[in-house]
Amino acid sequence: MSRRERAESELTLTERARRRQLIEATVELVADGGYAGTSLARIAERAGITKAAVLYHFPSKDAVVRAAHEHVLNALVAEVAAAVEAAEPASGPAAYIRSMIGHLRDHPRHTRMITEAMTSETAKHESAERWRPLAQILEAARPNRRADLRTLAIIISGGIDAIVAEQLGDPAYDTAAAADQLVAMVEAELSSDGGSATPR
Amino acid sequence: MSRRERAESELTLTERARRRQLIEATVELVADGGYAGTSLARIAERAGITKAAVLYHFPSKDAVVRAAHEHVLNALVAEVAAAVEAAEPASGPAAYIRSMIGHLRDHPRHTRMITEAMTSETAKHESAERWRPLAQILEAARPNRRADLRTLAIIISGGIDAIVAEQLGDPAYDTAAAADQLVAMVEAELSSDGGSATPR
DNA sequence: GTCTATAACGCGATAGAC
DNA sequence: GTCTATCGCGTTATAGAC
Repeated sequence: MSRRERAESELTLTERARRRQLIEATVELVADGGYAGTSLARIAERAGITKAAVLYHFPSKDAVVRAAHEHVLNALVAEVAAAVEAAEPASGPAAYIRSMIGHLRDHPRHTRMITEAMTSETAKHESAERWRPLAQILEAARPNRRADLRTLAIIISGGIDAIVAEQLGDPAYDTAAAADQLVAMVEAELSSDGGSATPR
Repeated sequence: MSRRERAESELTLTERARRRQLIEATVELVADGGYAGTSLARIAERAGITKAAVLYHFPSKDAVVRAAHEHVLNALVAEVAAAVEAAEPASGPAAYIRSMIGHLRDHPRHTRMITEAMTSETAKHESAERWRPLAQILEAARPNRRADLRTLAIIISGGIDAIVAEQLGDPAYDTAAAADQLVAMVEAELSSDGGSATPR
């Protein structure tokens, strides 16, 4: 197998540093230029090296962008998972919502990178199943609930995205208050008996 | 002024037909190729003419894409506005949610086009204020409510987007039931006294 | 191990024939 | 009014010098 596939622990310190540097440059470029506006030349320029040098450390431009995407995504899920695990099951949904909104508010460039990746060509068909972990957290908070937790999780995820997007366009927008409002709606929904509110 | 800026009523019938044809081709290409994957050559190919001919009818590629975007957006707001105006004020939010989800479900290519346009470079800073019409509908449904209707409108919009996106990835997903669940959550929130649920 | 030079291609847009 | 031919630029990726 090629050296590109070795475990990270086997990489030299200088190569790990280079990769980190390239990933950070890529995150910034994608954040305020979009995926399409991010070229090898600009990545190389920002990192202070040449295009060919970039392609020495990564096999292709797509690989650089993919690595950058994984980097920011890992940071997000690590923080949210820690917050949820530190909370009681009943307040798991609130911890999920508040920590995710907080993380995205604190790292706006990561946010742009993540949303860009979701729309992009490369990761077109992987987006599914994002709702599943949240549905499990909801289930743990309310084991006996009958209503559709998948749809509830989808609505919550969409609400979080929209709140964060609004803050991206209007930095004065109070995401903490918005998070509280979303938490209140979710807890009210979880307290209802679910389903009987929408007889068909 | 150039002929490009004449009113649509002054265009010849053949030119109007050509523009329609080009817009339809562009909607399809953007829908399943993304903005970046849509080139003048492909638009021309799908319409059966040449690149130069496309640029005769529109001043630039961006103008074609912008026209296509406006086309699908106008269709959406026309249907939603009609549904909301046909409903009692109290059921305005429900009409908004159901008609928008229904329209996007019925026109998946329009959906992709709209989401693509929101992310794209061209329309970067125009996205704001989307929540405002919905906030007015919410206000009309519940004039005395104290809580933050802007945030509620943002959450609803995000929920709608997420439901539609889920259906895009999983055609078996029941958007009508999801719409019902979202409507129930919103009506419950509007019935509460708003704000007292999240004392700070 | 890293860089220079360049290949090979697709892009949007234009000039000018017809 | 529509087409052919082409320009000039930016792109990813590679070959080979050092």
